[in-house]
Amino acid sequence: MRRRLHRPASPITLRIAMSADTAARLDHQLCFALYAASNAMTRLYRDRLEPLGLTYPQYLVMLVLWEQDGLTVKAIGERLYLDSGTLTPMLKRMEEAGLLERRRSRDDERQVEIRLTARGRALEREVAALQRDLFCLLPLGPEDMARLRTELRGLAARLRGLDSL
Amino acid sequence: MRRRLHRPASPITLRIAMSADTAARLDHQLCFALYAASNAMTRLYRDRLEPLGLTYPQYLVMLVLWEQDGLTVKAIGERLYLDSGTLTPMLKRMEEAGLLERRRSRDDERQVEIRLTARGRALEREVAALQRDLFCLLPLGPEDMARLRTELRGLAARLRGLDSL
DNA sequence: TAAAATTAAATTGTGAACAATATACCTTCC
DNA sequence: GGAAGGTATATTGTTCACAATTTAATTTTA
Repeated sequence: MRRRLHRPASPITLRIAMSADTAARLDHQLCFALYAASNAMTRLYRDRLEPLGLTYPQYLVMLVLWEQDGLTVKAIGERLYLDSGTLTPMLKRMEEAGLLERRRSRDDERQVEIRLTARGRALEREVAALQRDLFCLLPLGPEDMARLRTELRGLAARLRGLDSL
Repeated sequence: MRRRLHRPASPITLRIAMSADTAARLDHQLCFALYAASNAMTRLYRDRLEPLGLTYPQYLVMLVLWEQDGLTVKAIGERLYLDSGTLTPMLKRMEEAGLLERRRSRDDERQVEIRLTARGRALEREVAALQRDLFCLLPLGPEDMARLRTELRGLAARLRGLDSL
């Protein structure tokens, strides 16, 4: 019996032993690193977006619309990977705030087209200043940032692929 | 006038030009890559945790408590970077579900100590199986995963540092 | 030691995020 | 052209995430 304890473990045994010992630990989880970093990033933006009257997810919607105005709810959702249950109330709040307008498409009345107001368009300049500030504050060089961004986008794409399995 | 257009830009001019042209674009934002990846990861866990009666944030709380039982709400919050406004209702739901118990500390009655029930402790085995499944599914080798995790933890720590600025 | 300051949870209110469902509209195909 | 099937958005209900405030308990300090 004692000899078994000293026998070198096979790769498979080793893998299982590692899992049992360490898999559950919070700090070994990629998912938690991702979760905590995302929360921290959102918090950083929150304070800086608040004077502009934007929440962080609303800021993402504005980024989409500044790139291309007049998109449907569905198109915005495809860009941000969010569904109508998230976007509909959010877009209504943004309409209330005078940032955009929602209008049923004439061609297809199922669709709702989102168009920026002058005020929504004007906000782009203020946000650009904020982005420059944050870019300088961020503790990453442009290359590291680009690499990490690419890595995360790849990961997210593959995670989305797994979702259907 | 025309000559200026052809003059090679200084590094600073270049940086500013890049910001104006591209900074606003969604796909250039590290924050969005992080946000989208975190959402995708949470979605992946959601479906697999649902049969165990856990949400993703509840799963994180369980990871903390499996490491060390009997922590206060504050201690759990420090581990997960969440505040009492998030944790209090969540822990109440978990108590309802029979996963843990909440009890005022005898030493300091401001504090509430969280202790796993037998059921809560038993869940660790089922979660370990789930973790092994996901580990195999994840489109990353162990080294890449460790590197990305370390990078994200460093980023999060530095973002938290900036928060006070 | 009594008042002031600090701390830990809880509470309240807002805004995501999403599942499940409903509703209205469009397209197809017989 | 009309039923069947699919699509786009909206709605409802649950669960985070957090700011701001409240309550109760502890610690500090005057």
